[in-house]
Amino acid sequence: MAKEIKIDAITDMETDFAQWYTDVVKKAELIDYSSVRGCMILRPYGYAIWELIQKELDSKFKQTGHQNVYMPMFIPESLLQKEKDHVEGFAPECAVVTIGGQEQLTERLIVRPTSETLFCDHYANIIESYRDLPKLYNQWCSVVRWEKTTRPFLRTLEFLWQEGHTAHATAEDAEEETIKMLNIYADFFENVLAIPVIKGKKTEREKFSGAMATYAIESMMHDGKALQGGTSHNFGDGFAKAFGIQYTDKNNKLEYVHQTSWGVSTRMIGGIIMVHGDNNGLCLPPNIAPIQLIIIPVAMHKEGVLEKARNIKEQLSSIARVEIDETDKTPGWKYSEAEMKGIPLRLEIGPRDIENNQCVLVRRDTREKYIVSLSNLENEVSGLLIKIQKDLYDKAKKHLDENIVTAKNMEELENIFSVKNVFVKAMYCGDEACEIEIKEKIAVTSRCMPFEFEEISTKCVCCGKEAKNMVVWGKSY
RNA sequence: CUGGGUGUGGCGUAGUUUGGUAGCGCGCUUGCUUCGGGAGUAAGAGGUCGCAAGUUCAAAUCUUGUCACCCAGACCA
Repeated sequence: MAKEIKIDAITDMETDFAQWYTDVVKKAELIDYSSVRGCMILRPYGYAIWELIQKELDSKFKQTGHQNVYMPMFIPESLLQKEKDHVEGFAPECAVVTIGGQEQLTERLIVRPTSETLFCDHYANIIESYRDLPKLYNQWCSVVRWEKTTRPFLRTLEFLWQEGHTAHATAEDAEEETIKMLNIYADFFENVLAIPVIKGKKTEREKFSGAMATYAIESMMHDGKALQGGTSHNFGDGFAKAFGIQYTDKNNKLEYVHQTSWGVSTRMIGGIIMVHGDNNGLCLPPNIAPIQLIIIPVAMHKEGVLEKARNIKEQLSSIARVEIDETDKTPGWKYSEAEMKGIPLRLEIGPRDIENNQCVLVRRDTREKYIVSLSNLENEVSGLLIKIQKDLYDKAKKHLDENIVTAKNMEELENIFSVKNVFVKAMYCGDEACEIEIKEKIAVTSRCMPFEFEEISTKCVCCGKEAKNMVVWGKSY
């Protein structure tokens, strides 16, 4: 069993979770701070994770018939103002361009905080007939929101994301699309990121500006706080009416389209860190790890060691993403480095191993060591990668399950959150006043109304009136 | 935006109360010895003390302003 060593550069998560997070983000070389307030530099290792996320999701989008497009990054102010709720929701956090070249612009340009209005404007131009529907578009881009305070990945002024925007003939089609995309996100979180999620609908108060209904997946971080992973909105025909997106149906009748939008962002990477990471640093699920196995040659100046390491890389390259650390650091240094970067498997190979036709495999998540014959390496490696992926999910699921409790009244709710951050299931009458009261008194918000309904009681946790919705409450990032 | 904290070589810091011209650890460079959990040794390089004004013979230190980052709130993917 591996000896415990202390990596002094990373603050213990029990001591200061926020500081731990910042340390991991920096020490794992995911990002660097930039000279612009609230903006981060995604370094190669951090960007590689994003590229894998893109690759996985993009293929899912393509499989379900979506096409990628690219919209401009500027939105004329008048366009943003067409949908009332939407502009009210986003106006306070917009960056605005007022000068182009040396000239004052006649109309101000908003740097996109999201692109609904641009898609709508375009859809109004290209949709005429039921034959033009559905339109299933997606774009990968960055958006800008002038946030008050920022944290790497979780909240930055500019962030990378994908936004799907679709237009459908009927309300049913739009609702089906909304749920379909939510499920794609949920599967991605659980199977690729190894993050268990709660799927549900947002309350009126928490839904997207301009949406008829917002659905979301919520996940629990190691400190018990919630992170909204992905959202999927059903716009109904609200935007269509504001932008005049109409088509002629089979009966020669003019109808409004029904729209959806859905997105996930680099915030997910923050989720990966806070769900799987530990006091030794990042811990990546194999399915999203840019390097799945790192080979560390021991005594690599000795005859044959480096050659053997390179042979092994070749041998394993078809079943895993493999790198060798050939730097002239000492092995102990390399072990720690590999752990901070969360590389799922480490392979140690030295003169003694070569004599015995073996090597040492070490799991990042449990730090268990295995002595493995080189003749059976492929099987061992692929088996372990699968097992690590599964174990990380199971561990996160256990943490989630153990930290969901129920409350029947305000006193219970208050007592629970006075001890620690968890998810609390409680009934909700639907009146926004109750949601506001809970937020003011306990500083928690409604995360979602889960699809998996449980009748905790028949009365609202806040006002005690008749209640039929169950809400998951929690403190959110 | 509100409240608290911090800015000194790449990183972490001492020095600030009581002004006197910047010290330490890590890292970096080169050589030699090392290499199975953050190696040893020798020699070296690297700092307009966040930025800008001001006070002073003299400012990292005092004054004012400003910027950035961190933490806790309010807002959000």
